[in-house]
Amino acid sequence: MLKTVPATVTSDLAPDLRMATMRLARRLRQQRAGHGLGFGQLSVLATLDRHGAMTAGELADHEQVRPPSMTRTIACLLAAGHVTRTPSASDRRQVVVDITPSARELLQEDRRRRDQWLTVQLRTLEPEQLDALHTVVPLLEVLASS
Amino acid sequence: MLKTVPATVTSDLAPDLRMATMRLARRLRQQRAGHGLGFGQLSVLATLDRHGAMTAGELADHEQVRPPSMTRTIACLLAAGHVTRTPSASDRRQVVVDITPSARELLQEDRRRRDQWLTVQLRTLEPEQLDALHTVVPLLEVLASS
DNA sequence: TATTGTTATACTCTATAACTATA
DNA sequence: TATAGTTATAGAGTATAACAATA
Repeated sequence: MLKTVPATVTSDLAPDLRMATMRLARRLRQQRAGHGLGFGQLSVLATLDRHGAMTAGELADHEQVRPPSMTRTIACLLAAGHVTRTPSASDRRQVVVDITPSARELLQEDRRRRDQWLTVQLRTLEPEQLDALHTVVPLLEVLASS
Repeated sequence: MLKTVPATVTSDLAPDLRMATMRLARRLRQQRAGHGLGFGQLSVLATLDRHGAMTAGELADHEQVRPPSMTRTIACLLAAGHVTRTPSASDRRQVVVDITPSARELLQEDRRRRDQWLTVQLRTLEPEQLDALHTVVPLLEVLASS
């Protein structure tokens, strides 16, 4: 059942949301799939799949990590053949990164396998709870990128 | 506005929720407070504050980490004077951990300071969105511990 | 023998600082 | 000079494997 909670501004909401998010993130991190890609690498692939090729800097901004972290992530993906990495024609300091077709397939395969556990958990929820989750997921994304 | 989403079982909900959770967790981890405690340590203190003294093993189960990780976390908290660590009288293999009064205060202080950023973000949301968050937070906790 | 917890070690992810190459 | 990216290094946080002490 949906609780009727007063929509006051967040007496305990912030700490509760923080704790819940961190705990769930830790739990989700345990569901490592077999392909050896960490969350950061998957997230970069998903971003490239969705928004197309980007420079390393744009990727770092989008993923909200520092350039050295992105360099590392890209190096891993490159070594595994999941991205291409070409110097920009217009500004040769820049590096343009793009996803490879095989990585696109891996990404789809991953959506099927990697989310099995979570999907099973979600099936136990009430329709109202699923609605609430559908509403909240975009909010979490907004919070994450603000 | 609340979108009217069909409460079907989760075509894209699982991957979206996973990505959103991981991204928000990464963002939240950046909001480091001044007291030098990481999330794991704070979480242990919050658990002890809420549920009372526990053995190391019970703590590891509750926090869903492996025993060596909990040993480390407890060692940090002990060094900082935030917990006590006494061999169990009934079974001397076990170690009972409890929160100190000063850590209890620190925990409250932390709730005020550490959540400033998140609270500010939350204030920008619509009442319906806050309601949805209030509904979802307990669900995230359930998912995290299942 | 089985269980509780610790030690030793390693891996992942991220960061800051210093550097190279290009603009 | 300023910018894009890399290299070197370090710090959390977590894990597995091997061990010690107790049951």
